[in-house]
Amino acid sequence: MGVFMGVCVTTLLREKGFKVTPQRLAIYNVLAASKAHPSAEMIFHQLQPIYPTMSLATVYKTIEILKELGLIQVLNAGEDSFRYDADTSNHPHICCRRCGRVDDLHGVDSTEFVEKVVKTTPYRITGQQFYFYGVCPECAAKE
Amino acid sequence: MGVFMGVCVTTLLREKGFKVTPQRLAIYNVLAASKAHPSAEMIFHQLQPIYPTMSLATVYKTIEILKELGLIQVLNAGEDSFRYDADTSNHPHICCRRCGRVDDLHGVDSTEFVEKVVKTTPYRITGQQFYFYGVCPECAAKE
DNA sequence: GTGAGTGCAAATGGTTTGCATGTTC
DNA sequence: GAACATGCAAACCATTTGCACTCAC
Repeated sequence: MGVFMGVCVTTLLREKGFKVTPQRLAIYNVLAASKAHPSAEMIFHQLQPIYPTMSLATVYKTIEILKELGLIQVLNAGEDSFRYDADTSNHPHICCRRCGRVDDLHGVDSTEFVEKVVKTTPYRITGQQFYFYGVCPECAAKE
Repeated sequence: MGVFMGVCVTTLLREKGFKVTPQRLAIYNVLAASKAHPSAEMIFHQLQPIYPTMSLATVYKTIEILKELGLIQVLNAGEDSFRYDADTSNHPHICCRRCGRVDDLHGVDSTEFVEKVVKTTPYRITGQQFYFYGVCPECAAKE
């Protein structure tokens, strides 16, 4: 899987005229391997030990490219910073009000709800983002 | 309606120990009268002609209080700034990718969808926010 | 009159940009 | 070797904070 994805990113970057650099692959790999929807800062800190010279600016610039290539989606659950998800399938997210973690919400079908909206609104709809808020099991256990 | 709402805000502010100032009432009135989900900056500019001395800081501080009183809800459709809505009912929003306007989406029932999520997730859910993205009729007409 | 609110200006923090140096192809 | 990428530092911009002056009560 790692190898396959590596090839994909490499190919996609080259196709669009971007160069393939270790930093870009590393940043994508962090996102692809994580279920925590890391922010730029989180990616930066995770790569710090392996790429001590990497800068936050490079993380942001790379994220911009990955977004452009359609390899990641951007989340904003109402925090001060954006989070990123290499799973570009359209799934809802759930955010813990206590600890701030963001989890995926798979296996819940929203097509019926989306259909109703598409029929109702005068907008031409191109996408959607659903955020749920609450308390995660870990935080609930502490209370 | 304006008077009624004015009384409500006044009462609520006093009850919670906040003072009633012209600025606070003006800021709430802008939000209550608008369907555009204005940002702090937009509120500020709208009040500029009437309250030339008002500062952005006051807008932000007042928003904080209105939030605390449950009089407004905060939106974040993925832009760089937050937007605010005096309609605190739980309704989805739709955001135009072209012009950035944010509209309400009333009359679409989401309870079934929410129920499914509540049953599926280990989180204790306390709220949700649904954002749709697309092109508004005005922008579509221009294309 | 007192304590809270306003408004200015400065600080903060996430993100972006400019540019000299380093790397990919 | 040319063009593009990196990484530093400075810039940016939304939001927050500190504080002297003002106002609601």
